[in-house]
Amino acid sequence: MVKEVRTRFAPSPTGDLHVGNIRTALFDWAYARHTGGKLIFRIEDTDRERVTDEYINRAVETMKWLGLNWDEGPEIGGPCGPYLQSQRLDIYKHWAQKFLDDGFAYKCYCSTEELEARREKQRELNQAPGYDGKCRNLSADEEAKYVAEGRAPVIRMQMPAGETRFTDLIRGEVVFDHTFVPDFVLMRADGSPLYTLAVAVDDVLMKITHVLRGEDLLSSTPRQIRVYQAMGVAPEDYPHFAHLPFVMGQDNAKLSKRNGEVSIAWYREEGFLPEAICNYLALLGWSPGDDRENITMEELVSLFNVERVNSSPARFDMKKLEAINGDKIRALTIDDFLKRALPFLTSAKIITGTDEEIALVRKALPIIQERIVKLKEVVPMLGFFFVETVKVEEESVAKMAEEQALHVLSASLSALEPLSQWDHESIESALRAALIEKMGLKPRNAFGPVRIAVTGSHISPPLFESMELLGKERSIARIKALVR
RNA sequence: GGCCCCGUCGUCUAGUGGCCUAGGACUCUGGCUUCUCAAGCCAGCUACGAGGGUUCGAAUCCCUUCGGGGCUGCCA
Repeated sequence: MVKEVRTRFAPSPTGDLHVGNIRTALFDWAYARHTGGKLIFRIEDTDRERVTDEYINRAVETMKWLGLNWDEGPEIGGPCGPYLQSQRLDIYKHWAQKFLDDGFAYKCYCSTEELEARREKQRELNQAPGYDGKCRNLSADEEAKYVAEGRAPVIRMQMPAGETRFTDLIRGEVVFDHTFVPDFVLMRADGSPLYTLAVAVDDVLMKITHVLRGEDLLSSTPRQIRVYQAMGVAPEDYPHFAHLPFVMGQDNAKLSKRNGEVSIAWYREEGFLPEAICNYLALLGWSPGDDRENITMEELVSLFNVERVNSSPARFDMKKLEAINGDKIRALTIDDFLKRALPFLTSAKIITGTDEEIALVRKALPIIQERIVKLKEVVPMLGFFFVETVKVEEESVAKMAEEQALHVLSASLSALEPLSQWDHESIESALRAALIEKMGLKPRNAFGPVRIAVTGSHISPPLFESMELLGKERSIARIKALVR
């Protein structure tokens, strides 16, 4: 009987979820779904100074937006709750006390200043800095003396001599000699737990089978394993560890605010599709093994496995994300595209959202679908449909001043005004006849001025389709406006 | 400094001893197409960090070295 896989995503939301968080969440999610297991969403908010309810809510929203659903956690609860560490403080206290009673941990009365001074000395002597074990075996007298001095003790875990050996699913066997794993603090004097205690206790209590997390936590793994041992967990019941490689910024350092955009909220505002973000992030450190790159969430679920995750860090490449996003946009149905584009148009105040506006947008979307890479671009692309008069952009003004441009515009007017049929085929043949056949112009020189007059820019969606959608009256008015 | 992790085109990657004169994707360059811009199509540039082994044969195995990163907290 194989145990059901239980992975967890356990961020400490001290800000908006960022790219690195989400890559981890995505892998946790994909692995749980791939194996038919469960994803547990836990909030590590033991540091309530930095983690706020607002950030927690935003994290929950971001996960939902991305489509990374969880089986236990905020909003839905579950049998191993609560899923906010700030609501589990009694649990951590219980275990810390038990470790004390069982002799795995001890009270440490050293002050921060004393520790710092001794660490400094260790560094000078070129020794490995770390707790020196001073309070390991305090006599009752010594302890009474410290208490009398008003010192409040932290609870510190004792690392026995020896080594910790475990198999990382991505990196293979890893060994840490305890010489380099000093005794560590489990609980502050005020009774608040530290990460190392809380994370290990919760992973055990929540029956986590697979811990997928960033490689920065690799060297803290021996400490967690020590907590499992103290809790009496059998080695075969330890969770499996898989330390994911970092996502790096442009400067070869871990991606951060300084070297790239990190906040997922920013990507959403720019008009990246959640499935594009997930698709791209999945490719950062993982590959399906063949040449496939454009994959759906369903394919990700069926193909994902931890063994295929790379061990080396990957640099975040905005250009590639954009390329994937463009592919995903082009693959959207018009109704889906419309649903996703509308919020950008309304929040940019291009439209207010009337039925007529939406109907026009819907008709215009097909001609811009393959021209945009981010949803946000619908704003500049469609703007000209929704203004009374276009303002000719700076760089196009000079072109329109040329004499030939004026000839083109008046010839266009004469050709267009008599049209009884106003569709792009009629518009195109009328203009071709007048400008190209009669005047002998090259297409780009012929249609350029008309494009600028109608859309305000020398770059626009296809001209004839645009004019059709704009309507005869408004198209002609715009050309006239520039002829005078 | 110590410990740990990592090292294939500019970037993400495929590659687990012969199928590799190293494949794909993004980027970039050139071309085709073309009403602009895109999209699409074609072509091109560019990589096994270095040095030693092992082997008939190494990107793949071993050693050394160099480089990058993480940790070394009463942060997570």
